[in-house]
Amino acid sequence: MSPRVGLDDARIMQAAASIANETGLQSVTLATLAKQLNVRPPSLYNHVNGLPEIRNKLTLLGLQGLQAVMHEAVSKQKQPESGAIPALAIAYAKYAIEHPGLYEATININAREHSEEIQQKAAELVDLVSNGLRPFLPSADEADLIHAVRGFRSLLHGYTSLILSGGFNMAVDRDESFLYMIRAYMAGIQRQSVL
Amino acid sequence: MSPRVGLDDARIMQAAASIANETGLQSVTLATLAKQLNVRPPSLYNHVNGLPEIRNKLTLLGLQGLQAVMHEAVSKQKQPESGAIPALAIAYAKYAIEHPGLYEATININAREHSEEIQQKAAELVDLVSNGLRPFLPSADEADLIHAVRGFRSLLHGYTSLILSGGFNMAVDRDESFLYMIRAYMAGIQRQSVL
DNA sequence: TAATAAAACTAATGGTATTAGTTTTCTGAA
DNA sequence: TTCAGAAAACTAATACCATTAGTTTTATTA
Repeated sequence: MSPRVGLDDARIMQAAASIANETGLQSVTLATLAKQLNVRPPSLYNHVNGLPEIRNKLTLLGLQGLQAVMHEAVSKQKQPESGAIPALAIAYAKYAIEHPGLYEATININAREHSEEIQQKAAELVDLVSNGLRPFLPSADEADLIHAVRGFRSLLHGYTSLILSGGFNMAVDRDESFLYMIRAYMAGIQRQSVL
Repeated sequence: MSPRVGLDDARIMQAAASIANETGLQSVTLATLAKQLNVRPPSLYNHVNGLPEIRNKLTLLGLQGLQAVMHEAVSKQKQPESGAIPALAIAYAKYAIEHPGLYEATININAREHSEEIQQKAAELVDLVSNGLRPFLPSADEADLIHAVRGFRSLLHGYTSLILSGGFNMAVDRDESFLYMIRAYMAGIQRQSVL
């Protein structure tokens, strides 16, 4: 009655990510997970500490994925100073929309107790944006750079989050709106830093 | 055994809103609601159709509240064309941060079946922003105006959502960041519409 | 005042997560 | 090669959730 399916942490998290992306983060439960892995729910406790731990690990997976595609995006840029920001923005939105469950996990850091690893990855993401923005705002002080990073992040998260919630349904191309807002924001911060 | 507490739809939704704002939308359950109202969970079904209906009503309450403060914000403006947008932005963020549970309900429109009323309120919100933005972009065509509205909404939702998720913790004033990003975005869209 | 409708209740069902305790299976050391 | 212990599955049980069915109490109103 226990043919030892060969479960392990990695396979569990892979299944969790797949469920999250396909049917939503809220439907990652021990029940759905166990069913997909052909196992009874309590068996999962041999490999994982419970649902909260699974959620935390999904957060980390999402941050890692996001960081990876954004890192790749800046690496591939030929002219580092000009195109880094749009490349970062496109990579961010693409990843979020293609991995809605992991992206949602990325945001829903329940305020309390992120692990060290999660803090670390989140900081790397901020640095990536910060470094991309800096050459654009040569005369900006540290506070203004932080303002600019926060605004950029707000724009990226707001756009993707609204798309994922089913927003922006009017008959106007969403991708064009995205490029429009990124261009506008960049033009705006550049102008502000000159003033 | 049933002293008839005097429950009704309005009192239930008031309790639901209070729980949502104080301990999070996810902790609005029939159990917490019944406990707060000194009633057993099944009694709630005499007034309300179940948890999904309560969630829908919270969405509507949130949209109504948001629309009300934004409407008030534009009404109070002396110079209609200049300051409407910052006033709308500030009203939006203030409401969202002061009513986190209702605001969350506002966004989490689970894609499927919003009621007519919800659709209506959501459209009124878009109009409010659209009308605020139009005098700013006199030479913009309809598509560009929609792009601009979407960007503005992305910025507002992204900022508030990240704040409510516990983000933006560095030692730089969040309100200043908010004003910075609004100013930058407005300067940017104005410049784009001229080009 | 008696009948009816409304609002509360209890009890039961089926779904969750989690814990405890048990059985099976694999592995590594004698 | 065997067998003892660890690991991984299991069953059973607890506690909590939403919801439904059926019952009792309360209020209204004819």
